Amino acid sequence: MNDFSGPECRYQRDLSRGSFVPSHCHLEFSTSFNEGVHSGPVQHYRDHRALLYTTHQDGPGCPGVDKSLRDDDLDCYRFYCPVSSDPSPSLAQYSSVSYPDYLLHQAGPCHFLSPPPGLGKHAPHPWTPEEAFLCGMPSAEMREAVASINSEGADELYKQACSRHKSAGELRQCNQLDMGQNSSHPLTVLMPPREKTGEKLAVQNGNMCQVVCDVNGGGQMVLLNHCSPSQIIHPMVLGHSVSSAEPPLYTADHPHSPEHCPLQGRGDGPVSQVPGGYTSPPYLSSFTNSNTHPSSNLISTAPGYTFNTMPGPYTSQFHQTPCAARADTVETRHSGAQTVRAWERSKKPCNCTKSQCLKLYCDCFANGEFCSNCKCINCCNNIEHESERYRAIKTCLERNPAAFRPKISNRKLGDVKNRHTKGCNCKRSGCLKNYCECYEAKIMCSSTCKCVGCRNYDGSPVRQHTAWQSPDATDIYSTGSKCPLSCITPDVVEATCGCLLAQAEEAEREGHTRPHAERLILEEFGQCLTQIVRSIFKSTGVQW
DNA sequence: GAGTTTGAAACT
DNA sequence: CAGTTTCAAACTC
Repeated sequence: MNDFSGPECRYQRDLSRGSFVPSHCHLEFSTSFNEGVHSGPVQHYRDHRALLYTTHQDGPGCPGVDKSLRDDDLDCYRFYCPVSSDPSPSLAQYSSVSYPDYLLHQAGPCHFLSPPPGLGKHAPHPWTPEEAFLCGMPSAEMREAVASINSEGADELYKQACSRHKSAGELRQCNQLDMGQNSSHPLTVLMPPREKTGEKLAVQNGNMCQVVCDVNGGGQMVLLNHCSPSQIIHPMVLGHSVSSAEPPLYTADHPHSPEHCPLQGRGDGPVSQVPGGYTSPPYLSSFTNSNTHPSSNLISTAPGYTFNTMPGPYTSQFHQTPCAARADTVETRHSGAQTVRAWERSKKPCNCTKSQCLKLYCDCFANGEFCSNCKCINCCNNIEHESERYRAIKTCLERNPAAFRPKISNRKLGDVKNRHTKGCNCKRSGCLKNYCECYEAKIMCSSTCKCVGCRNYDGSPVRQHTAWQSPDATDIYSTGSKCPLSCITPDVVEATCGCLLAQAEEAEREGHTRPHAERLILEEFGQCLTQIVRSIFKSTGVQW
């Protein structure tokens, strides 16, 4: 495994798991949120919810990602850090839950601030059930989430933290977070003085304990349950409130000011942009009710505490990668109104007439967006039809739990480039028109595809004229026929392997020498290849 | 802008 | 799971 160091910890890249794992003790996994946090998005590393959060300046490929940590296996998750100035305690909660659960079990004023990368069909990684983040969960959900934490190690951690801080005379019990009227275990947060930023603290909830990081010294907290297999994250805001309607957007003038944290979500303008360019689908806002302010797209999750429900800069599932969306996001740093305009400009309006924009036919719906400036008829993909929308989402997920996952990803083991997760099924377009989802996504067809007459493959003489032609493509298939790769399906590979194994077993049974056995296996492999190639020519009408 | 083509989604 | 229908986007004229 490859090691690399984080701000406060060391991580190991576990290639076998395609993820980063902490190589130190549990206490070391969470990074502090220093002042610099405000200038970049929070990065959440896949498979390690709550394990690693860090922020980065712009890096290659994906803005906001540090060069040293940039990796295709990473997901750029986006946090809003609601900041307020009211000294009364306010609370925002994020939780890691499954997306279907997240969609289906919302009952209160919730706002989905960190879109699953999968919501955009072309997000770099597929959505996995554990990676949604909730913000503004009602107390009941917070309670439930916290109640799910059970850790012996956390208790010890709590004791250690208490001992350390008490001995230093630093600990102060700053707040008792409201865990709901029925909560028998109010969540007590123990935190050091503000100036001691980045401290890991302990939170005791009844008999349970979680690690807490002071996000930026301004009272923003992240609650981490480091011991549970299902890490739970609860960024919280303490000692602040929303007092100004002015959107606290990140600006070049105040790149490091907490008041301009790009992660925060308050004010009257959409604050969805981050350098990473991820959108903030308004799924949860569709489940909001009493605390929602449709006119301003805000959701109040606690007194004096609001979130913005406005979808972020549109990241088309088929027209724009999150990173490519940056031009828009840069443009949107100035005001909420401008943000709306920039986003609406980039958002592609739908024209649905019969689906009420509640089926996956509708790109807005499929992208997790409300319809906005669309030309659709009888649209129900809006806040006014939240119940219908809720049912539609539920139906979609029941039919296909992966319905809202990205169609394009490179998450498959060994994949370097993106690929269509399901593959296309084109028959007449040659996969060279936008009818083809692969072509539209500017990726080549792969073995996953079931297309007929495909010309969208690396080396296709036709595809070489496309603007997104990869520079390393070579014309190795001069027939212009179906992509050979698309014929080598997993079944074909399996069958081939089976033949080779059978040949090896037969050679062993017959007592052949090793060189001879290898030769037999190679001959068998040659026959398999011959059949495959013959099949390719046959399927494309080329004479053998 | 109307009509056609296309392939994914939805349905049976 | 396969075949059919529905749907909306892409495309053509």
